[in-house]
Amino acid sequence: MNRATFRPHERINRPEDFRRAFDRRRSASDDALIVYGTENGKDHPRLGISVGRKRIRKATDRNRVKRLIREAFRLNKTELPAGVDLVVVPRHGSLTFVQVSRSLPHLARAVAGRLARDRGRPPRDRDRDRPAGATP
RNA sequence: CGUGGCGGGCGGAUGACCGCCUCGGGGCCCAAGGCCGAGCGAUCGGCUGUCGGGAACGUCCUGGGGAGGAAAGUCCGGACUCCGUAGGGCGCGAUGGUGGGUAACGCCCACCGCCCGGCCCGGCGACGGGUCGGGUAGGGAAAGUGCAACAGAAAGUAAACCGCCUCCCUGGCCUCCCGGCUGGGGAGGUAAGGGUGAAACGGUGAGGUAAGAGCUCACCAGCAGGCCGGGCGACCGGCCUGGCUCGGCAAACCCCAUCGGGAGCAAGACCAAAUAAGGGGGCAGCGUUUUUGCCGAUUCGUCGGCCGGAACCGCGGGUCGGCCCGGCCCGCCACCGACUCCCGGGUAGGUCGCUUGAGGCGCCGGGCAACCGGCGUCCUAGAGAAAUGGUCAUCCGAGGGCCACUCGGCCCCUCGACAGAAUCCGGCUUAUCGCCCGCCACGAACC
RNA sequence: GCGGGAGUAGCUCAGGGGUAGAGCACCACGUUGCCAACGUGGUUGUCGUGGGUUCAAAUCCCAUCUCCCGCU
Repeated sequence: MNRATFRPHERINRPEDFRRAFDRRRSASDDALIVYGTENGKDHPRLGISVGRKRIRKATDRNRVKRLIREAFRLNKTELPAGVDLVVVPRHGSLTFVQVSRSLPHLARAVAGRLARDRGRPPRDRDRDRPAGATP
């Protein structure tokens, strides 16, 4: 029975894991959120939240946004794809719970779909995508 | 009752379901220890594990606790930690009435002085006295150096632009004469009047004079010195004398007094992991004295050389962070290296520090107060990509709408400020919807 | 969390008590058949914000806001 909880092992808290998700360069977004994703080799999804001080100025608002995203992750866990690390970046500070809980599963599935398509083909190496000397 | 100002307090409540962090208890599930093995190592694997009573992760059940008055800005002061020994001088920075409070402060309390405003009283006037409210970074300007644009004659031991007055020279007009009126030039007197300015070297009233002036007199204000009285003190009150006036700015330099070693929990301690080379810069005695040993010479007294040690002097580097002296440590013939400085490179995990403290609340006592003392009682966040939340309902408060339009009602909408602990305290400053309490002022109604 | 620095014209910066400038940019005129370049003249400012000291503040003092940099 998969209850609606949020345990420490479901949380991304190491800088290298965040870096891996950003460097994979697979994301989906809408008006509220940007979601980066990458495979994590586990049987459950993990959540990381990255909120910059530039985008959301006040510490209170940053904390509130993180709580909303965590809550949306927890309550919609059954809707989310397994084995994926999700790094969520909010676009602005005036989000509502309804907005986030509608948006997060949708975007997460979109990212998981892209990752699955990549697995069909050989894994895209960034160095091969942009060979040295071909920088725009 | 309303409005405004000042000061203080509170910082929505209750419930349901689902969650988060932390501390404790229990289950799934016997750890430590011992032996063997692997590994550089933290550690890991296997076997054993009496008595005794049970470690961590994960998971389930259960109980307790879980943001602020500013947690904020980081503007001050401490605690604590490390570097260190801080001894002296210079420099730099901060503070600045007095007394008290405090661990300390640039904070707080009380008082003093000064300034501003209102009202009342006295005087012809200059001005003085009383009272209420508000403000105040408020040591020293007769230690010294400076500054004051423009305007103005002059901006500080000086000064004559327009004026006013006297004398001399000279022109014109009137007149019989005496003389009068008016103009020009020169020498001097004069700070009363005009005008400039933020500010112009006391003010009022009188005398005096060619005109004037503290030139003289009375009073008023102010300054300096002395004496007496009161107060712990800042200072206050009174009397006498003096020259008669001696200005402003130290949030200008400065002087005086007091205080200040530097860095900060990303302090710091331990464990694990990783590593690195390379490049550039810097640098000083074959000193003197003494001594153990060895070698050589010897007239057996000693002399010379080599290795090493010690003391003193000198030099270089470090400690020390702005400088110098002093102290301490290291090095000094090697031009290689070492050392040291800079550049470059690697690591980014864990445990501790980590929350009980100048602590909160209540009562009593001291004090005008800030605050202090005694007794009792309570334990009250410790995260780390960082917990304290989400949804719903009811209530509370505010605003709007509708019905009433007299009290009000409907419960139809919207909103509930500023803001999130990060080592911990004491202050300051800034942000803040609304409600409550106290004081003051004004207005209205009633008695 | 801690420690530093800076806000002046549209942009880059001077000025550190006496009423704000330089370069670039912009505008007008001249030059040219036209444009550029060049020449002449001109415009542009709550000196980030609010208080205080002073006769006088961009400048000195205090508070505040914004931005930037460094430290494991």
